Amino acid sequence: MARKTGSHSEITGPRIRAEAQRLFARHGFAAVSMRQIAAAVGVQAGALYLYTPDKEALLFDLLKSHMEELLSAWAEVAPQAEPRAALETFVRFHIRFNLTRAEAVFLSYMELRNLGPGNFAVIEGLRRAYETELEKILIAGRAAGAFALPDTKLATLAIIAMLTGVNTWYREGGRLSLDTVEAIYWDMVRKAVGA
Amino acid sequence: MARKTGSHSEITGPRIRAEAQRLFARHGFAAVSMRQIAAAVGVQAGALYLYTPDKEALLFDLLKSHMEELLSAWAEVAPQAEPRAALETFVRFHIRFNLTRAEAVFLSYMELRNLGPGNFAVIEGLRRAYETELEKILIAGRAAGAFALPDTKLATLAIIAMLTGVNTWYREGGRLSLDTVEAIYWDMVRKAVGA
DNA sequence: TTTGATACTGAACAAATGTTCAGATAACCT
DNA sequence: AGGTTATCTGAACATTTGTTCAGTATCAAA
Repeated sequence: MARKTGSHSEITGPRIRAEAQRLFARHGFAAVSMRQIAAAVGVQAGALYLYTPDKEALLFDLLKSHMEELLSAWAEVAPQAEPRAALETFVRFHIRFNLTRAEAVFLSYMELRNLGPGNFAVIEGLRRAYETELEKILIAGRAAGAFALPDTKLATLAIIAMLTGVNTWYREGGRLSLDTVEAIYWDMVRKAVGA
Repeated sequence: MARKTGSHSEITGPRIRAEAQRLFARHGFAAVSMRQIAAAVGVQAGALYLYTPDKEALLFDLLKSHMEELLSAWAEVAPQAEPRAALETFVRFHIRFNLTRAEAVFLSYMELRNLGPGNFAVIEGLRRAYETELEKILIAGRAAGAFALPDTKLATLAIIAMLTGVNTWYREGGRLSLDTVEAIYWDMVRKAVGA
């Protein structure tokens, strides 16, 4: 046996990434073997190396793609000029975007330590770029007198941590609708920044 | 060779837990081998099994001890009756306690998935007990008219996520003192709950 | 000084790990 | 129809994994 009927790299490539993301998120990077990923895709382990040079590169690809999609998705929501409206947009965007990609978010927070120094620095840089997007809003809002904040850097990190926390408990079809959750968090963030 | 001179179970036991915690936090549970832990302690791998039935039990022990210490440390700070003072106490306690045990906190959030269902339920129960401590404060405060909150459960989770986030960036000797950090976070939490 | 328990070594086990590669098959192109 | 290339198999590799255990050296008590 060798090549399967209907096999295509345009199909197998994405499927490998999808199954890897699912398994890494579920069991952790180190706990998942290349053979498990291959089995989930329906292929032998050796075939994975047609699509990735090694296991770490597979993880790095997932993290990098996710961070880039996050940044470009944010760039597309057309940031408002008015600080208060911009902050509300950010809060709702962050919750909504992260909930639709729970696995990738989980990986981005948990598996950074499995990256080599070079790869780590790349992801760290992308994350910082995203944080800067929020901090720009807070700085502008403080300058305009819309927000009262002792420290914009800490407020940035505090808000992001708070919003990302939604991922740990939110389940579709739960007690609260997504829109209600967004509204409640926006209410808390708004008050926290003194707006 | 066999037994080392001056070896005692009262020393080796705690050292195994300490080195395991350090290594698990640094590289992840699955990525650390029993031989690495043994080498860090200065002992052969087989000796570990005098102190733990298996690898998972070692992790479970660390997580359970940490959660129990967290709960008993909180019980000792003599919770205030006045909601606003109680909340400030909680905020400062959580930041301070977690920062002194960064490795254990890290483990408690990242390695839960390496536990079997039974062990998982135990840790989850302890965590929920801790969350309930905060929610009790928020409920009492809302009843007393001190806090304005749309949802105490969400506020609980949001506040804890925000406070725990300090662990990801705080480094001793950094830009801000611990007391300043506590004050800034208390300021944000206080405003967020409408007090 | 003998006895018994405690704390550890060192070797062994089967199973699983990431990765490589020669060969085989199917799809595509001419 | 035939040749080429892309895609995948299946076996192999050296290493490492968690765990067990018979043996050994040290300590405490008698």
